Amino acid sequence: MMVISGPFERHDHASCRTRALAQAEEVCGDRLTAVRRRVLEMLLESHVALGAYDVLERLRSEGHRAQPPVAYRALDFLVAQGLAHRIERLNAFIACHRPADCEAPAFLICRACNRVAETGNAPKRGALARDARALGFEIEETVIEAQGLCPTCQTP
Amino acid sequence: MMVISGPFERHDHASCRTRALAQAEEVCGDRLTAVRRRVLEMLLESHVALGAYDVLERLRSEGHRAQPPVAYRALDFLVAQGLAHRIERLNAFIACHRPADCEAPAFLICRACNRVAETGNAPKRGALARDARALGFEIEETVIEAQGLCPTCQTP
DNA sequence: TCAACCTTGTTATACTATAACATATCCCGT
DNA sequence: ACGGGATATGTTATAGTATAACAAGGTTGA
Ligand SMILES: [Zn+2]
Ligand SMILES: [Zn+2]
Ligand SMILES: [Zn+2]
Ligand SMILES: [Zn+2]
Repeated sequence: MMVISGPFERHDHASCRTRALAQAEEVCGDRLTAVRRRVLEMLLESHVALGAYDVLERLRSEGHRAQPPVAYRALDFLVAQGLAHRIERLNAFIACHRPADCEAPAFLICRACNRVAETGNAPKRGALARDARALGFEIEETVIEAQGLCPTCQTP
Repeated sequence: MMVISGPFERHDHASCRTRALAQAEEVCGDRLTAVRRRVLEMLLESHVALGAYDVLERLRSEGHRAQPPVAYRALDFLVAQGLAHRIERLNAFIACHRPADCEAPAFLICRACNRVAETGNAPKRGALARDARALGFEIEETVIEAQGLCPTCQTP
């Protein structure tokens, strides 16, 4: 599978955003309520991961008197629908910019600018899957998160 | 690389433990102080990941009047020496049972019994490394954590 | 009508992690 | 012996992340 989202390349981020939002509406219909939609829009504003409390703060700055569970619920919903991903290493969340094509995502996290690229991977064929099979371990989900420096941040 | 630690297979865990401890002493010398050694021993007691506060509680139950930084410092030291690994998904730590052979670990986490197997992987050749190279992203470290069911827990 | 389900509001609390400062020890060069 | 740097530990306080539990409204369909 190829790279499916390109924060580290020049791209038309506005269409990047509107496409993802359109796909979200298609997937969720009614269930994309106001708060959920607003949180998704926040995540889509950039390719930087947001913590739950970042989201909460933004909601509050918009006049919503929200408590932590509001942010977590919205994020949990988006993750469950495949519209967002949790980045374990950052305790934070990014929007999925290609929910329709996203099956087994892996992430490239720039430790300097905090942008996160989503790439696809083929876990069924890798060394990990082979080892798991040899042990009789049944993999249900794999977290793959690489940290490093994006092209921009390599040249200070 | 092959599977380097076998919690999901029948194995002689006592020697599993003493070997890791011997390697730790060799790597650290003096720097494996009493607390650090004790924490490593705790992690080596089983293949289940322990949270920092689990470690803290055990220290306290042994008469050590420890505060959270004591546990975190010991764990951070062990991780820095390659004697333990942090499991991001669990916010917890496991001992490395083969520190001498451990370069780019990946983990198999059983969601039922919480045991964690460490396996090696070859990130230089995988699809992720290829995508990163295509983007000019320089990977420094990769977290690979698979969740699922170990052989024992698949048959309830 | 009412029951089941989903969504949101709200309070309180649990869990995870680190900052900051104090104290002690050891090793080393003078 | 002295002083200074590096390392390790002790201690207090606080920051950051996440969820339990209960209340209340809305929709849907039997
Ligand atoms: Zn974009
Ligand atoms: Zn960057
Ligand atoms: Zn063992
Ligand atoms: Zn198991």
